[in-house]
Amino acid sequence: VHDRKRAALERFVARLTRRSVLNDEEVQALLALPAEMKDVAANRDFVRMEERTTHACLLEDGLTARFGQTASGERQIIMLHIPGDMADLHSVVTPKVTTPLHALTRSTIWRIPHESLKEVASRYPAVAHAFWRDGMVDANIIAQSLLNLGRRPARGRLAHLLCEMRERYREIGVDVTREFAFPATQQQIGDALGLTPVHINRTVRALREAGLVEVSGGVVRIFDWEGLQSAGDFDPAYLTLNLVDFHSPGASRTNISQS
Amino acid sequence: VHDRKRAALERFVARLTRRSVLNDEEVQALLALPAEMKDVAANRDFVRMEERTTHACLLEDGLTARFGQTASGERQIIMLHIPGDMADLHSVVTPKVTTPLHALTRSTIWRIPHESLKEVASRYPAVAHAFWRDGMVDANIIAQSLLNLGRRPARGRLAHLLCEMRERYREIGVDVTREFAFPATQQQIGDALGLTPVHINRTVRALREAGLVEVSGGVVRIFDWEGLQSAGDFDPAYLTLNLVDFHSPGASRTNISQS
DNA sequence: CGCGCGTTTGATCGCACTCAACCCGCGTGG
DNA sequence: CCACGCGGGTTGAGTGCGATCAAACGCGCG
Repeated sequence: VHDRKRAALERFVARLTRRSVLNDEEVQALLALPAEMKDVAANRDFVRMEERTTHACLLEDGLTARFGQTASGERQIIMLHIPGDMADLHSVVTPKVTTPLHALTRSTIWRIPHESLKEVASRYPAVAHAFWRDGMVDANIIAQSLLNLGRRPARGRLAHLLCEMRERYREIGVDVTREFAFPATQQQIGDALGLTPVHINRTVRALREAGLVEVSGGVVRIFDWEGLQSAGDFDPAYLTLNLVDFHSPGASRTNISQS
Repeated sequence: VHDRKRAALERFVARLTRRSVLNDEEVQALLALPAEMKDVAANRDFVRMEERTTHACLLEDGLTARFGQTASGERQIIMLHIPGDMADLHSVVTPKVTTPLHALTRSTIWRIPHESLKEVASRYPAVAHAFWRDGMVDANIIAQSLLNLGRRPARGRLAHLLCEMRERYREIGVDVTREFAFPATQQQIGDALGLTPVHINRTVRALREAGLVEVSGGVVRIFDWEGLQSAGDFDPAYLTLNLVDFHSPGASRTNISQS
């Protein structure tokens, strides 16, 4: 049980260190964070509106989504979360929930107290910057989704989403060369793309008949990666991030110890 | 000239302290930030793609937008920035530009070096948290836009945008009781809502004929605030933020001095 | 076996796009 | 002083993408 917690936190650290340089001491502090496991059934909200959160949710396994909804109850998926994502790290600084979290499949999450995260961030400026950076990367993904919904027709939207998910799964170590698991229903894909499930179905079919990709049974099988990217007008630049070191001279911890 | 810089920075500080508690020392450090003024003509990009930014842009006056564009050159406005907004504070932690910045009207901005911002954030954890929180508030606005584009028809989208801009202008001290200046063309509004300018025109007309609001000559005149909010399914919850104090016990600066 | 969920397909509808023309106010230059 | 260009707004006619409504299918499961 303790090993599982450790493994989950290591995944979180791996995600951070893929983007920001953290030294040993900082990594150890993160791995020492308290966390409690929670299993969530499929189709369940696990962070609800109007709540004031005290914990952030680290996804170990499954597929979850942040979503918004209109007064008439229609849902829009804001962002999909895959294993290793801290679904609502942002809640540390904005605890009032404006966009609930929902499990698309059975998922297991680890709840980490805001207090502990704030403490680590306060002690280590590089960690604070890494958290901030993580949030802005997510914001970038949302921004691209906005472009996707605002300016692309259904085929392009779907192709773009599939490209993005492939790259995100690849980043966390999943083998995506031929195919990858993406257990979202056509209904849910529609909720992410602002389209109806019936139209998703027709669009999936169109992409298959174009020889680009097959989406079936929760598995995405890519026939023509180049073609899919151009169909979705996909430029991975917003996902491929290089390492940034926030331990810069003149703004390092040593300076703080002096103050 | 020095007064103007001071005034611009005070606006930035005001924006931060509206959401996060900062003590005198932290405020003084922020007001001491270096900044250089830059005037930007209308319809000009002032932060371009592929650049690696070294400065963040504080908007003193005018109307600017962060936007994305497809391969075919169509633009989607991701977010509008009004005076007092730090348009790309996020670039401190994600310096690679993925979404350029564009001036919709003649605007004056102040460029603040990333290095200086990082230094202040590293010295004062509460400032780091305030920056992070500021970024997540923006991300929340983008998330709501995604819901807006994905799940609302043209009238609702426009109404929602007008409500949001009214509230945002109100927050920075503009009198919006009867009307407020919003110098965006119908073309640009279309770019923000994922609609064509002709359809914006018809939708503006529809809202006017419904007795809700008039948009003309860069001025938004509201006839029926309640009606406009319900037409746009507008819930200001995502904008109305209470103060958060990051100087919490157990995660305060004193702890750091001890370490 | 029957039920429920997700997928598939058909028929029709309608919102928003496209194409096109025209108006207006403004600035510029002959 | 007027001619002209230009950017933005307005309106009309026709089109098409995606929504809606409806029915059937396949499959896992109790």
